[in-house]
Amino acid sequence: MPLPQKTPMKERILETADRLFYLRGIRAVGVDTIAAEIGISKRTLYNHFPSKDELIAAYLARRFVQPRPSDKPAAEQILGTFDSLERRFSSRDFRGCPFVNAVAELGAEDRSVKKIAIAFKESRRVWFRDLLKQLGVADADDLATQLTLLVDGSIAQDLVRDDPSMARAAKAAARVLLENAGVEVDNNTPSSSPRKQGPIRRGGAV
Amino acid sequence: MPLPQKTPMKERILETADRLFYLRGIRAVGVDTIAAEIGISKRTLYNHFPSKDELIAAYLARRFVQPRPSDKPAAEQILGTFDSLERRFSSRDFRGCPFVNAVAELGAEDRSVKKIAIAFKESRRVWFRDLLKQLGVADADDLATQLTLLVDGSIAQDLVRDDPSMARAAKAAARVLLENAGVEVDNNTPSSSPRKQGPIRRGGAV
DNA sequence: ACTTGATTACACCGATCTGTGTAATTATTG
DNA sequence: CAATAATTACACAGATCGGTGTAATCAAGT
Repeated sequence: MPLPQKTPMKERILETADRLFYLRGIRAVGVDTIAAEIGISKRTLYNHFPSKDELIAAYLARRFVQPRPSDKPAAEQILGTFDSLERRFSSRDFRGCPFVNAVAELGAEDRSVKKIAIAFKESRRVWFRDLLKQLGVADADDLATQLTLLVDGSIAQDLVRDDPSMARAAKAAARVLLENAGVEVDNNTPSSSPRKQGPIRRGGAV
Repeated sequence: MPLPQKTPMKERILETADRLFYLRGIRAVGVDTIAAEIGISKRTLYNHFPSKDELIAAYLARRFVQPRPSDKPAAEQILGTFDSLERRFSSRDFRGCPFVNAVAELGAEDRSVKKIAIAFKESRRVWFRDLLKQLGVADADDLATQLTLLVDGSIAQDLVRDDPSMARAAKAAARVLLENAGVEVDNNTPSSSPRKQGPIRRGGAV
């Protein structure tokens, strides 16, 4: 007797594929496994997705979520990114960036995967850049790129080390970069407050 | 007619497995493919490696190379890391960090893969840390971690974007972090003459 | 020449993979 | 109730996977 599931079948398939693809790897999870996990027949799955490739594409598209706009100060939003990261690192279900992982797994052959991964990374970079522009940073483009390096670097490091403190290290570095660009950073944000020596550096961006 | 190969069979297998595993992914490459690529029988391969898992382990162990000691100034060595990165990014054969990729691909299940990946990342961090200590940096540990974030971040970004300039962005950030820690950085390092886009930092630097 | 070890070809195993065909069964809806 | 759509079970195809068994062949050393 099929339980009365409110969520439509396609969504159930997607969220299950998402979880398994992300946690175990795309190549490591077969369609049979996904169908069995939901308790449906493989035929039903193929009635909703014509191929595994399309399911993979839908999985990645589903992961492409935009950060919701916030009314908090821009600098706080930027640094808050690393607090969010640390929270996600601390979850047992965190296994790195799904886009980077997908490219690492099948990027050499699959062009569409790389395409969406690039789009995702760029959207993150633009998000940083716009906040930096809001702060009057001159080289917002360059600094935004550098911040994404810290984000992806901490993700990669946490992936192999299982060490959520990598997010704090990234945050500390981000703070230095921001201050160097002339951004006034609120120091009492709850994180590592290593008394960095004064804002050295010749005056800068602003 | 077997060509007179000087390099012993085991090494030939290893270097072929290395190339294919790295470029196409570990799961994507079967032992048949490796044997066929060398032109040997699958039986010979299994005479040298009892299982694919052992071949994978040997592949990763082979990738675990220590940076050769240098007599150059420490700061130059540190920043030179990013120049090396940029050179490697520019190679068509670069496909990210083999350890991070391996963990992303099979780390969820395979404990030994994660172990060697952690050891590798830590060795890199220690290498940075010792150079920083040499420079008299107080928080050498923290700063070393931050530098590894920039390294891994630029690797991940280049993996998805195919943009070697990510190494220059990382280098620029590293320079700021070093200067913030009180390290005097030689500004006219002969490394990246501005080939593509603008100079590293605005005006001042070069 | 004889022995020893490495390599070969080749068949084969069981498991797993993506994907399909089909006919029966269930749900939904008019 | 009747018509339509969704889902089911299930068998199966064709490929590939990691791995083995075997007997013949090849190379080198003594």
